[in-house]
Amino acid sequence: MDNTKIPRREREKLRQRQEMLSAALELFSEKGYHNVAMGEIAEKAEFAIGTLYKFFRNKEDLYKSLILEQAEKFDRELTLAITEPQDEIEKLRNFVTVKGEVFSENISMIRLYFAETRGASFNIMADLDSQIRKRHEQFLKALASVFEKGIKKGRFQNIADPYYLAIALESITNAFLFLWLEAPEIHPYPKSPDTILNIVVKGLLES
Amino acid sequence: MDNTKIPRREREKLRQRQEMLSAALELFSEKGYHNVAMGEIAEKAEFAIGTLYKFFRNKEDLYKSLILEQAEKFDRELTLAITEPQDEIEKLRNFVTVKGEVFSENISMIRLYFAETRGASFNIMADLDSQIRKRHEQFLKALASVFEKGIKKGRFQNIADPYYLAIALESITNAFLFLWLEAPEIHPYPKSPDTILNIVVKGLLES
Amino acid sequence: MDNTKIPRREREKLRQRQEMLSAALELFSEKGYHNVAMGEIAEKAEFAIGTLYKFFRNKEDLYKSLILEQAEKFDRELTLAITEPQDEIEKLRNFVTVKGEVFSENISMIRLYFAETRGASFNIMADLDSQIRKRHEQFLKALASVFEKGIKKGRFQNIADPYYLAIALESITNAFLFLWLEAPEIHPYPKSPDTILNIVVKGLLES
Amino acid sequence: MDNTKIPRREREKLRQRQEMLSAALELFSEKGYHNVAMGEIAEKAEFAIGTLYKFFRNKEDLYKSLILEQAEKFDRELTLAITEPQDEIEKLRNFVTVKGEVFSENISMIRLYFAETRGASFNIMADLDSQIRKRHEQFLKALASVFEKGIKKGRFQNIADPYYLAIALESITNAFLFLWLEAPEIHPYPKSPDTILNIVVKGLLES
DNA sequence: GATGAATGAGTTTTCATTCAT
DNA sequence: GATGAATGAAAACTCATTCAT
Repeated sequence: MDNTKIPRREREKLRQRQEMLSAALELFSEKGYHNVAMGEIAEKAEFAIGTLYKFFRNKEDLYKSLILEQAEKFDRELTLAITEPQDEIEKLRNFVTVKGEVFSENISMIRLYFAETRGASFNIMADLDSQIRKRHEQFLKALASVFEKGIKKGRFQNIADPYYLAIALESITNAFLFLWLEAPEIHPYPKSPDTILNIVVKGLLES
Repeated sequence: MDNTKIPRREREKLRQRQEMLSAALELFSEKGYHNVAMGEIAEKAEFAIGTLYKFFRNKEDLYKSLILEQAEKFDRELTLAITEPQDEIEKLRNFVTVKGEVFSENISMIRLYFAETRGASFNIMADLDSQIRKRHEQFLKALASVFEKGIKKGRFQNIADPYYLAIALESITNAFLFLWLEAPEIHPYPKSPDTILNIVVKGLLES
Repeated sequence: MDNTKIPRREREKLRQRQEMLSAALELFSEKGYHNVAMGEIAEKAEFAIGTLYKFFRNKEDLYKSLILEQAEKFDRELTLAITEPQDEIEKLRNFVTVKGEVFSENISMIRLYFAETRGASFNIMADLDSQIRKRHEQFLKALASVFEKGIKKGRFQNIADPYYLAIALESITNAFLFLWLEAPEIHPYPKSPDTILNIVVKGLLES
Repeated sequence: MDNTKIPRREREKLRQRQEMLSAALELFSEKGYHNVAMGEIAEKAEFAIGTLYKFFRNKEDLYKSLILEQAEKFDRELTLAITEPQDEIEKLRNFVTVKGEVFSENISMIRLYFAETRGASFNIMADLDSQIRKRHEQFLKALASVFEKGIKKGRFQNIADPYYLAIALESITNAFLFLWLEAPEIHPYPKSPDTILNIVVKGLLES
């Protein structure tokens, strides 16, 4: 029937696109944007170079698509992680746990993601930077409001601006994840989220 | 005499080298490694391009020298900061303060430094990465031993592995410094080091 | 019946071909051969690119067909213009008038036509050039014979080789038409053909 | 000595530039702008392709330089031709003669020149077009004023607007030169300028 | 018979590096 | 010892043409 034939084409297109992005991810995360040639990506994805350009206007467009789609996915998952549980402390625990999972499932993407969010990219593609930051900013505010509510409810002490607490938790989890990334055996990502939370939140809880 | 003439030459050479590195730093930190041409650096430093190659084997060598020398300088200053004061808490306070000073005095270098230490460089120059990390590792161990001694002396609670506490403090100071870098008016780097220390160390102190 | 069905198909084909050529003409005359992509032509003509290739072997073939068919049409009209009137002077007058009409009705074609007849095409397609020239040569000879007869009849003075007179008249009408093409208000194509004829033929008539 | 060494470099540069332009002219006039690759020009001029780009910002710049410099030269020579003689008729004779000389000495350049001045280039490089036209317009006005003075002095009849007479003479000389270009033996460029002048000017002189 | 997705050769341009002066 | 002109490899991107559906 006709109504199945059109989605078929769509699906096929999407699959090809994914294959291209996947090849690009692997290469970019390994060698960096400037050290990957479009021809390499095409070859790895097993398409002709012209086909690549049918899907992405240019190298920058391919790169941005890759980063943006993944960054969006990550922020979505993390936002969900601090949305689902009721209790504030549980939200934080869930954040630490889910972040660990997301991280370990997407290691090569993570490299690119941090390269982008951490100023490393020299703003060569300033608008990409700003798009990602805007999105991530929303997540950080959501995380901040978890601290805020926890403080209001008296679950946390009022130690610092909730936004700064969010930043602190974020940066510490990142730091531990990088540690783990570099030497998984020596520095395993903590099984229990409390190992990390203790460092940031201990002061908020006890006293 | 001859024994004064040679040091003179040496000194002159060193000054030239510094001028080259200085021009390179400005350009790299503004545009990124791949978007700076050797010719640009030569022009900015007011040397011929051939002269640049007398001092550095190639572009990579120039880049590495730049990063390494600065990273070394930073680690030296930070190590000093946690060496001088006697008291462990004072050491941490001094670390936070000095890091803020070093950071704000070397903003363009900082961009490059973090690009390197935060995986952003995609291991393009893997050996550079490892040299910097080795050096920085030493500093982190020194910082960790501050926590360790503090714990032993009973000044801090035994909340977590001292090394992880060092990592935590490092990553949080970095996070706040980046925040400040991006929007100095909205997020000023805390005047008092305790604002930051409270977040990480509160749990260690009080309870 | 079948004998009507086949011509129907033929006619349909011809109509499609015309639509393709028409789209191509518009694009080529606006942007030049090398700056028009086959895909553009297909899109403008509302056919698939593959269909284009059913009608024309390749881009060059399409271009040549376009030029040749139009050039043929023009020469036919001009030949008619110097055939119909009896009197030699009337023939010339009619030539100037009809040429002005043909020109203004086919401005975009004219651009291409002259690009071809005036050496502009750099012999990229040398054989096209020669075909057009051969055809146009015939017209010029016809025009020359008008002068010849006029001279024999004593209507014109024997000022120069009739063929050269034809060339002269041709080039002057072209020059005025280009003038008009570039700035129609400042240099309107003369209402009366005698304005042009006077310049070329005055010497032949009076004296 | 030093004061000779610097001009030496300059001279060398200029010679190289001329060699590049000369190779480019040959190729462009033979194959057309779009069918010549920068690599071809470099090879023909016996330079590396990078050296070409030291002298010309890009392909368009090279092309424009070539056209503009030559067009300027031509107009200069033609302007001189109608400036030197006192008598108006002598001026016209000199124009026809010099134009024939210039033409035959620069045949391959002529192809490009006319491709540009005769709308054939589709205004791909509209500003080049306008620069050349502006310059050539000046020459045409100078030629027109020769007719104007001749008419005022009563040497020519007042047959048509002097500017149009200039256009007519221009286009006829071009036509004859193209004729000669295509078949030098059959259509030699007239030894005596009067052969051409008779056609255009006869009406102005006699009557 | 029509379609348009896929192809990849070919083009322009940049820039690290060398080496004759 | 310094210079900077010359080099050419390498990269992004386009588009005429083919052919499976």
